Order: sequence, then structure tokens, then C-alpha cells
Amino acid sequence: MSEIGHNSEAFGESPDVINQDAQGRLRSFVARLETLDDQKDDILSDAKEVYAELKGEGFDPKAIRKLISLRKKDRAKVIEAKTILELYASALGCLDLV
Amino acid sequence: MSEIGHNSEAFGESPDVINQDAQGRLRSFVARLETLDDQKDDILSDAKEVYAELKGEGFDPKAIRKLISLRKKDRAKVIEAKTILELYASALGCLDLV
Amino acid sequence: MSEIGHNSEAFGESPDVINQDAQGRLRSFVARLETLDDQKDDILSDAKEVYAELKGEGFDPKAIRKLISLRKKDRAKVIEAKTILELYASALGCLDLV
Amino acid sequence: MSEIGHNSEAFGESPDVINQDAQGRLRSFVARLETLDDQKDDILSDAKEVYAELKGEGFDPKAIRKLISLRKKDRAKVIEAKTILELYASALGCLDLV
DNA sequence: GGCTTGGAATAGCTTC
DNA sequence: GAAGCTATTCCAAGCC
Repeated sequence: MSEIGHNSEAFGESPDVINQDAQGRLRSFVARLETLDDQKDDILSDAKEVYAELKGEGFDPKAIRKLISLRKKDRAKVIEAKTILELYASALGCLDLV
Repeated sequence: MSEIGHNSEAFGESPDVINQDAQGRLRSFVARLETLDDQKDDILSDAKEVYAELKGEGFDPKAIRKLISLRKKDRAKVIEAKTILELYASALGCLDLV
Repeated sequence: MSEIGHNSEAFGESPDVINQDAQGRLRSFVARLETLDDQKDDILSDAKEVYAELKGEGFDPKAIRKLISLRKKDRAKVIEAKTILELYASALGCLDLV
Repeated sequence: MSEIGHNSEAFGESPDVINQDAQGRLRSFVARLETLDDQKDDILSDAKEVYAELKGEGFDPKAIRKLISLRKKDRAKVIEAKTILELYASALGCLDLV
């Protein structure tokens, strides 16, 4: 393991200097990413509140999640999935379950 | 079973109808949630760019993902660490001794 | 799109039909999976009994669940721990130095 | 924290003796539960293989999961219905008819 | 019986 | 484009 933070002898190309530079850039990248992650968590938290609110008004959170998910998904794919399920159920003779 | 937005008092209307008010609130909730979801997608997109950038500078994206994940877990772990001791005592059936 | 068990080549038959062979294999797969699922349920049932028993002896089931979960994670962590060091080096862009 | 494993002065009722006993029983319970958990993991692993296999034959794993889930729920309902019937028959003193 | 936690499944991104 | 890994989502079991 090479000692990080040990500034070796004022040479511009020594491995340690490279590491120190890399370390600085790494810190910067990590900071940016963690900031973004925090923002994402805030948004998820907000969404959670909205779900709590609508639940408080008597709506079904689960149903609304599903609804939003469906709106986001491609309609064609939804239909295809349903078709396959019916196909298999039919093969098993339990179409009534679908 | 009581249904929100169900306006069938003494009317012969279909049960599958929601009143105007509930419909409006539902639209509002869905709009808010979809806005939040869009923002989340933007952030994920930004993070993606950052990963592309750091990769371009020779860093390993996978490793940095792991790093950030570990840092996040560590922060979370400190918070729950205080409960573990009690938990162990409780597991031994001698919580009263702690 | 190629569909397994879809025997409609040049026939006017419904697309929602599976051929005999595919149907047989499907039945077989489902049977195997349902057998496995039954076995899993038996095991979960046994575990439930153990938890009831230990609760009867004054232990805290919730704590013990947590304990077992932590032990499982620990074991997993030990296995991956050896990769983390390389990962950190990699994150710094200096894997070659390790 | 009380020192576990320290057998204090040969008294049968000291807390440490109680703890040692509790510790032994705890170990036993944990061992039983972890064995069961291992078995469960084996079964899940087997199921995973089956899903991989059927996928290899062109079936849609997701659809089959759904199908099995539906069949399971259905069976549960059938069993429940039968139970209720027996319950009523029993109440009417005509269990022999069921 | 709902609510909350934990585990399993799915989907998306990454790499080969 | 297929396969593995990670992250999110979903669901069910457990507890109050």
C-alpha cells in the first residue's frame, strides 16, 4: 500500500503526487454523487408524503402506485404480458384463474 | 365496504364511478407524483453523467458505486448500532439485566 | 416474434393455443415448482414452531430474527471483504500500485 | 454488560449461571433456525434453476411465477371454503354429511 | 386488521 | 446481445 498524503520530494511526476491529485478528484466526484443521492432521497421522501396524504383522503396507495407504473410503461408490453399469462393458464386448464 | 368517491346513494348508477371532486383530487395527486418521478429521473441521469465523466478520467465506476454505497450504509449503521446491544441482551432473554 | 408452443403456422387457429408438447413441459415445470414451494412452506412452518417454542422459554423472537439476519449478512460480508481493498485501490485509479 | 461465560461461585441461582444456561439454549435455537434457513435457501436455489431451465426452453418466467401465485391463492381459498363448510356442518351437528 | 419491517423478484445499467 | 450485478419495487410475514 502506498502512503496517501505523503508528498514526496517536490517531483511533479512521482506516484504520490499523482495519487494526491487523484484523491482530490475522487473526493470531488464522490461529493457530487452524494449530493445527487441526497436530492434523490429528498424526492423519495416527498413522494412518500404524498402517498401518506392521499391515503389519508381515502385513496388506495397501492392502486395509485400501480396506475403510475402503468402510465409509465409501454401499453403494448402490458397487453403482451397479459396475453402470455392467459396462454399458459389455458394450457394448464385454469383460465378461470386469470 | 365503503368506497371513496362512490356516489351511488339511492341512484342506480354503476359502482365504478368516482365523483367529480375525488376525480379532481386524484388527478392532482397523480400529477404531483409524476412530477416528482420526473425529477428523480433527472437526478439519476445527472449521476449517470458524473459516472461517465469519472470513468473518462480513469476511475472505476463500479468501485465508486460500491464506495458510496458503503459510506451510506456506514452512516445508517451508526444510527442503529446503539440498538444492537439491547438486541443481543434481549436475544439472551436477559434484557432486564442491561 | 417467435412464440414457443405457438402452432399457428398457416392455420387460422387462435394465437392463444399451445401445442401438446409445450403444454406437457409446462405442466411438468409447474409441478416441479409447486413441489418445491410446498417444501419451502413446510420449512417455514417448522421455523415458526421453533420461534413459538423459544418465545415460550422467554426469548424475544424479534431479537433472534435480527440476530440470525445479522449473522447471515456477516458471513456474506466476510466473503466479499477480500475484494474491497482492491476495490478501493481501483476507485483511486491506482490498481496497478497494489 | 454482564460477563457471559463467567461461572460465578457455584451458586445455582446466580445470574451468570442463568445466563450460561440461556446462552446454551439460545445457541441451540439459533442452530436449528439456521439449519432450516439453509434448507430454505437450497430450495430457493433449486427453484431458480428450474426457472432458468424453463426460460431456456422459451417460456416466460415472469408469467409462470404469476400463474403459480394465482394457483396458490386459489387453493388457499378452496381450503378455506371447505373449512367453513365443515364449521357450519359441525355447528349443525351434521359433520358426517360433509 | 393495518402497519411496518424484511426478503424476494424485477428492472436497468454495465460489461464482456 | 447476453449475462451479472446493483438498486428499486413489490409482497408477505410478523407485530401491535
